[in-house]
Amino acid sequence: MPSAIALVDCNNFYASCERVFDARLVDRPVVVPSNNDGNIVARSNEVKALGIENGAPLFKVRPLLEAHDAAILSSNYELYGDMSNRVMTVLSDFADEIENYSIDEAFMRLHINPRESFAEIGREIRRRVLKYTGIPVSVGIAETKTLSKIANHHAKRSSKANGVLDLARSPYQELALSRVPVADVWGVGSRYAEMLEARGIKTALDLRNAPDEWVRDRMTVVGLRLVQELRGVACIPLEITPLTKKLLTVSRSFGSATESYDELRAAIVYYVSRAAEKLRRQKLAAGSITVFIETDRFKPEPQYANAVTLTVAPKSDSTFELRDLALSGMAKIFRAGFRYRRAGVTLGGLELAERVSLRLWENERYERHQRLMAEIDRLNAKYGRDAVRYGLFQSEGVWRTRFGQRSPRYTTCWDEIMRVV
DNA sequence: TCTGGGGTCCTAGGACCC
DNA sequence: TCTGGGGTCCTAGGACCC
Repeated sequence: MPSAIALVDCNNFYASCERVFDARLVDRPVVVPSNNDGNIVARSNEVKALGIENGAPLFKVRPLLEAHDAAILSSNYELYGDMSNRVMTVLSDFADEIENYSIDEAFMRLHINPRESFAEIGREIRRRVLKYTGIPVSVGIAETKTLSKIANHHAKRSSKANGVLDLARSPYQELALSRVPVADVWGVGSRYAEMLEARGIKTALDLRNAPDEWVRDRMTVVGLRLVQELRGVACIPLEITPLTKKLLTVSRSFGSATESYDELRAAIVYYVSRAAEKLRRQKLAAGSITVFIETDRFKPEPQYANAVTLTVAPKSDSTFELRDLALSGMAKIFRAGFRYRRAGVTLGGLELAERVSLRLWENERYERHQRLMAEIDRLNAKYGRDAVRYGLFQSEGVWRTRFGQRSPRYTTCWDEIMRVV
């Protein structure tokens, strides 16, 4: 039975999520900025047509957006995460081997019998995801993950493709590669693109034809794998079972800068609380914790940034233990007299909690922690985040991220469910 | 006035061990 | 003048992704 790799990618995902719940947005340009309404992270096609780049600072493009009556909606990650799960659920009907690659993309291995075509299956995927979730997707199909990315690139842009393109064993593969700028190849970032273009390698096809040795020397084995993939030799496997994460970070820019030690402590406690919740949800324990604080690098004022990593021994998922360590780290790196704009914590040395739990059964204090935190997690899930808190952070502080124009959390928050009047 | 947040992998170099 | 060899582990920095 022939098989191929499909990349299913949601079109303008965040903007599409917003449109599912607000039909008035359908013909308007829509952008979603990052936290603090900082940079553009999602654009509808109308916005792309205005020449606004992804990552553009909102304040710079706001006048242009307003001139075109654009909707500017602060990011609503609860809504997007929930919509993502719905899309992935529909996709799981089409394949056993699926890699949920990002919030809006999945790789999957498709199998067909000789009378079917991959393109037909691709069209059925598209039709069904749209029907059940309201989200439009594009489907690219080819022999390898990197080639399926290329196929998807064309599926999105070509009006003839209608959202689905099968390049597997296709006579048009070279043509398709020749029409993708090397900078748009998956795995080629701005640094490599600059280097490659300077040496006359301008398209995906040029890169595919570059000599192995040359590529290895300049782009390490990562580049070599990429070139092999462009040649149809699969080197990047589907990662079907989500591998255990290695790091878990929670960090934010503040709503406004602060010099206050207490404010920073409050922010750190908040971030640790979030990180420890995630840890427990994934049934992990952490072996190290890194705390970092930074001033605003865009401001012409005294700059300071520092980080400290502490060992968590034994490994723990306790908010209390992690909080105490984080605060002792903060005390080490804090310097008075700077205006801090960002802080965060990273948990490392992650391991399944059950594997480190031996020690814990002997530790009565820890068991009490466990029960208390499970109850706090339950209450917060039921009554909203921070219904119960871990002390030491005010619910409002200058460090709090601003959400100017967030849309309702239609699908995950009872108070914000859609009303029909 | 205003510039995100969360990840991964690879390499080189230093510390340390026998 | 000469200054082991081989291995592991850790970290920082650089590249990338969405």
